Amino acid sequence: MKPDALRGHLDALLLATLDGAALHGYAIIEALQQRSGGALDLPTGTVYPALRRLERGGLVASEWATVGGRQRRTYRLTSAGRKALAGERTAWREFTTAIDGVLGGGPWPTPA
Amino acid sequence: MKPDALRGHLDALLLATLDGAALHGYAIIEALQQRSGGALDLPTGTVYPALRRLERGGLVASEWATVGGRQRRTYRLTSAGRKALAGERTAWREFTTAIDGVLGGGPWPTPA
DNA sequence: TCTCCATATGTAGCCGAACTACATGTAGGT
DNA sequence: ACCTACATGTAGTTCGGCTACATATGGAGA
Repeated sequence: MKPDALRGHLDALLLATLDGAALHGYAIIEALQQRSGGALDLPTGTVYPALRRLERGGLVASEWATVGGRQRRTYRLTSAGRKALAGERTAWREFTTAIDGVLGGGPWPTPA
Repeated sequence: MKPDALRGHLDALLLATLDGAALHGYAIIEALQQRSGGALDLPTGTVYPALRRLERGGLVASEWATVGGRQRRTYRLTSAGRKALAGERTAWREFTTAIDGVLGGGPWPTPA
């Protein structure tokens, strides 16, 4: 997977991962690996800043917890985040429809 | 459509547009509008440099032509470009499969 | 014990592709 | 004369994801 492919779609991935369950950053990375069938292996330097950005935007909220002596910052969707996720899903559908329309299934016939 | 969404997928779009027909830049932009159902309206500042980049990479080749007093640089796929297009189509399928796997159809059930 | 790995979070700085804005010129319609 | 469509192109900005690094705990194994 070329690195730039995710540009503009990362927010949707993070929001979707938090849909239905609050997770901490490291667990989000693992969840993305699993749900993508191993295709997505995001570095921490990508995920953690993105989560802070989403928090600044009010789409997620976080709380600290200590589990087994380890510090965890657990993120959950806010109501604004849920709305944003719905928008992201729609945008994703429109985006893939547009690209699929161009990529089609092969060469286009020369118009008669 | 948020601007960054195209990141990393533009090459595939351009190559696919040239698959089966040689076109000049302006016509490529119009073809992308049509085939995407109006969703893609790429500025010339995006398309022309991208075509030059593809030409530098040997994926397309161009020839000048004069049509109705207007200069046109017509691009066509090279054999390397055809191979690259096949790769791009595969990458696109893998990419959408990965993202769809994460976005799913809604909230994920808590594992029992 | 010491080392290594998995777990867990985070920052600084770079890279580069797509965008904005601009510049240039022809043809045709009003 | 003016505007729009056609047609190509460059300069510079933007900014999000990446690389690389820094930090710290717990557990397994040599």
